[in-house]
Amino acid sequence: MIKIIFINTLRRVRFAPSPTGPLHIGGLRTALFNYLFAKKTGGSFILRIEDTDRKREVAGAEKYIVDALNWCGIFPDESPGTEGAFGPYRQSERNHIYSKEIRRLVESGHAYYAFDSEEELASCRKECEKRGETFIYNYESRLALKNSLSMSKGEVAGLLKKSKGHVIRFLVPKNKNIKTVDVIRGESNINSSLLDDKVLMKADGTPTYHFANVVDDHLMKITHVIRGEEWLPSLALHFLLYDAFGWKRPSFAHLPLILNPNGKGKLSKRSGEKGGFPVFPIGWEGETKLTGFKEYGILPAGLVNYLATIGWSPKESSEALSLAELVEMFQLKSVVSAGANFDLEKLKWYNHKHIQEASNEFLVDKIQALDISAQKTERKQLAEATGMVKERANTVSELWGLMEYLFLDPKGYDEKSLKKIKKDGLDKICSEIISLCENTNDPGGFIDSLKIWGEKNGFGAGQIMMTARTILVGGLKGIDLQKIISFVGLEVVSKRAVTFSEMNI
RNA sequence: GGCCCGUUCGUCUAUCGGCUAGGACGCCAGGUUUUCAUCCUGGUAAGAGGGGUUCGAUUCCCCUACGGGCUACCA
Repeated sequence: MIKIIFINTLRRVRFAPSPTGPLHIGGLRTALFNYLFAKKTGGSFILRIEDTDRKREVAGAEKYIVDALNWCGIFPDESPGTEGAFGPYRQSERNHIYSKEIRRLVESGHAYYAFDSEEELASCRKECEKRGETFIYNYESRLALKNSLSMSKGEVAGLLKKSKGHVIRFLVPKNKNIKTVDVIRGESNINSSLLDDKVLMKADGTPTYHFANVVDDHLMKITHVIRGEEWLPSLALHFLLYDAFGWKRPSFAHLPLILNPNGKGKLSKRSGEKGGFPVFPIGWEGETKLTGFKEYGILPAGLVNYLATIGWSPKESSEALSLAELVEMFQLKSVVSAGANFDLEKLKWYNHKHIQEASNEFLVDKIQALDISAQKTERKQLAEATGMVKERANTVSELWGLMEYLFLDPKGYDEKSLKKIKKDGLDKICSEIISLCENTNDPGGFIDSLKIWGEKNGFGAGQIMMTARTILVGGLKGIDLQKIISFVGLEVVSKRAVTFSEMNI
């Protein structure tokens, strides 16, 4: 087989999270769209860890990000674990690159040193606020501030030598129209005078997001930057940065945000806690313990399927789709631009569909991981029972509850069900069940025999069935009665009937 | 406050100027299941408001309202 690869047209995308905590499904959706877009044409999906802010870094977060992606079936082509030709893939290990690149910008006059303390800037902001204005570090204000544009060369040289407290800012040109382009949103025009001379290099010598991001995307040959809408306001700045370097810009696509179920604000950990649903793919064991969708009983395929329909929809299908099918169908251009409210019910529906399609064996693993009682159950039997009840479940966590009566005797009897079967002859039916268990060795014909007996003795089929069901299950619910009897066997049927009759209801 | 983005059934969405506005989730009703659930069938429900442009606007433009995002030496 001859494989022809056109390097120039191959898509390279990246997912670039900060390891500041567990990745929530907003971030996961961004990763997913990047992945779908890349894989559709056999391109590369790169994971880059943006750990430039050491203060906010959380131990275990990077591992969590990788685990969460892998759980969803997303495996990066290049990442800190699987180095490609453009590493390292952790920004904290790329400092030598940023120092080199920032020098170029300073030398070409696109960046300058600034010595203002954070306190000084904070008070500038406060004062502007008092006057109802917004403080912008730009052409208007920078000459009144402490930087290499406002100070003499000697002063600057002196400060650079002794103090380590300087930052490097980007010199935003005055009154320049910047035409930005976004794959999803189209063109937009912004005047550069509205922009801040953003800090590129912090006082501790590490880069800020804006700088590291542009440098890395260029060096890693990223062709499409697909990220959350929260980055839209800085798109113009990023355009300027690419221009300052003289680099070709990648394409940009800003994904709509996932909002809280009521549409108020970005989906957050807090809203999940309030609404009783997770917002993280898998559990998190940090200072606080967080439940993930995995523990909630959601299958990765269900989560992925649901996430794919937030802001995008497959053209013709509304059925359950696998990751591979989503890859086939995905179109970046048809992503919508409006934010979407998180909808637990719809997630559950997708999950329900994926549970139906999953193999019993696969589900058994998941059930046993979640339920202790299920762990004590024999695998083969559990698989068989799973096959009988899986079409009824929305989540994996419900599964055991739906089949518990196939393994364990009822712990009690449902009040409403008891009321329904409390009729004359209840004792008779009960003892007939017990004696039938003794007099037959054909569990498969149990219900038929019972019905025939009922007919002879003046009991309706409904009464008989409901009574037998309550005795076996503990209430009026569950799968086909004959199937239950065949599964548990006559001994168990008899035992449960005896227990029931001893209750004296 | 300033700047940016957005606005179609309760929710996710389709519509590339011709609409009796389609689908999915949810909800409601009926059927199947002598239970419950699944499943099947049907129903409910929408273009934020006001101006333009046009023979014709959900679709294009403007204004207002509302919602969201950003406004850090965080990402």
